[in-house]
Amino acid sequence: MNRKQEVPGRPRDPAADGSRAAGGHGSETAMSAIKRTRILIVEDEPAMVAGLRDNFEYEGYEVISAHDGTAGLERALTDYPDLVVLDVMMPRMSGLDVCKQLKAKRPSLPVIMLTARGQEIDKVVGLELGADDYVTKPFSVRELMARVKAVLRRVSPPSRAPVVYRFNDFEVNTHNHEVRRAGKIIEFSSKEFALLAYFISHPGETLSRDRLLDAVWGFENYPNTRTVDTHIVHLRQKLEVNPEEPRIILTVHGSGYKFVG
Amino acid sequence: MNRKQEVPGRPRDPAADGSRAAGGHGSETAMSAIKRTRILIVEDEPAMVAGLRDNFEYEGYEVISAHDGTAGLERALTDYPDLVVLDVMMPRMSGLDVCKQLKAKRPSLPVIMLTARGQEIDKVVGLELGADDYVTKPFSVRELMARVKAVLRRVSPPSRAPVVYRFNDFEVNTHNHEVRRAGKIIEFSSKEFALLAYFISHPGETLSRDRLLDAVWGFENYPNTRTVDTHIVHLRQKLEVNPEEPRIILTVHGSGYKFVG
DNA sequence: TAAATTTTGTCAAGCGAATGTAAAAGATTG
DNA sequence: CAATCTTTTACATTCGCTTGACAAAATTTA
Repeated sequence: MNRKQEVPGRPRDPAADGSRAAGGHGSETAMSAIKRTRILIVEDEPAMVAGLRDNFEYEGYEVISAHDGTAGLERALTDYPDLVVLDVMMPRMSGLDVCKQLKAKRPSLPVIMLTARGQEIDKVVGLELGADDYVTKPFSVRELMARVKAVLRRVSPPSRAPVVYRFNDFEVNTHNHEVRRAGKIIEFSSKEFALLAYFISHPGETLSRDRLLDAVWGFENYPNTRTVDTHIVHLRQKLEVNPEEPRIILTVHGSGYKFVG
Repeated sequence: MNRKQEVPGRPRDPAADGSRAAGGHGSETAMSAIKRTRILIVEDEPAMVAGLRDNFEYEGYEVISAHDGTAGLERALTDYPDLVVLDVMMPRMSGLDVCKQLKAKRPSLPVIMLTARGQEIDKVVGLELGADDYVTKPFSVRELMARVKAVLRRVSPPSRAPVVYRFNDFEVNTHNHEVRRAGKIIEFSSKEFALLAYFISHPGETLSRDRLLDAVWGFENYPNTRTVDTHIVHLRQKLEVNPEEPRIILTVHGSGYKFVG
């Protein structure tokens, strides 16, 4: 059984295509690449990974990778890629499962699946799995690249979700996971940061503990709702001037918590 | 062949977790749970059914069950559950068939499948079967519970459209439960807000205390009618310019109260 | 009209549930 | 192993809802 694929070599037209080489995908002309578009490749064939990495990096993307499903899911959730290229057939966890779980936790993160011809393609882009596009192996790198760009264009119209949020004298950088108060770094654990990030991206909205658990913790390990409260305490200790009189993360008695910028 | 699964025991945190225990799934603020959310469990293992029943009932759901496919399909169609948990492997009729027929007749009824790992998961959530989610055995009850809640939340979004009522210089947002007077937020407890919302949606109408209790308090906990009066006091303190001379919520002696925009 | 009766306004406990918080226990990482 | 992060547990505290009491107002009755 030959699972080996035609491993893509370097691009054929190294010099030619200047316009694309710049930042990540297009539409970033004014501000010079503050943040490059980050692609996560989840694929168990090292040669395939290497080939894709070459090509994507050549095109100006930042590339991170994982070699099996569980690792891929983890990186997707912790390293904030802008798009995931996901092989269907992989050890440890099927790409289908990864895709589904990913879409449950980060619905907006675009996913492109790599499937073998004859695999059940309709399922892949089906409703629940929610992949944004797919490419059947063996594929040309050009095709994959084109689809990646198309999906990115479609998914994030001109400007994508902000990388740096600001409120009061805080600066929260979802790219490198740094939080600064008046320029000075404040340390957050990963859960704390994830929770904070979710609050920030839903300002003014009252978020129930259940919803926070869904969004930040996911479904597999679903802790006690009081766990949320504990983390709130920690956030407040780091964010609030006076943690006993919160002004940033408010409690809505009987409902949950609310972030107010 | 060991089809036995880890049968879920009672919840670990009997006392602690209050917020989740309440009625069905969340988002019932206005009229407190008149009807509990009903879950149908279709599963042939009695021990599994018992375990799940325990847990779901503990969380405030109503549980009905069926022990094979045909019975499950019948109950699903006749007993109006809000969600179905459906085992794939069952006597008489496969869960896949049940799901398919169910979705044909009640497309909006959410279904979560219980599958063994390695079963054709992609089929399950695929287009034609149309299950809303799945959990692979052996699963933790917490995960199933989390997915149930998530599906219910997803299926019945808490009326996404922000409905804003205005009167005088007030602005009442039933989406995020905010009340503003001239732009400034005024805090309302959940009961107070529910009561206000009911008044607002029945302007000019004289509402008896009994009717208010029915609508706002629901039938389960039916307090003294004087409780209404107390809440009226609170509303007036927050709404009226001069609470002793109400102009927004008027008393109709012998009948009840009346909201005048 | 005055008195009697009913209805409503209002307030201050009391109670149970929700939350704040610290510390123990468990899990993870290096 | 220690060090750190996460989750659970336990207890204190706060909060909102309800109730009962009494005063004030409205209505009815005499």
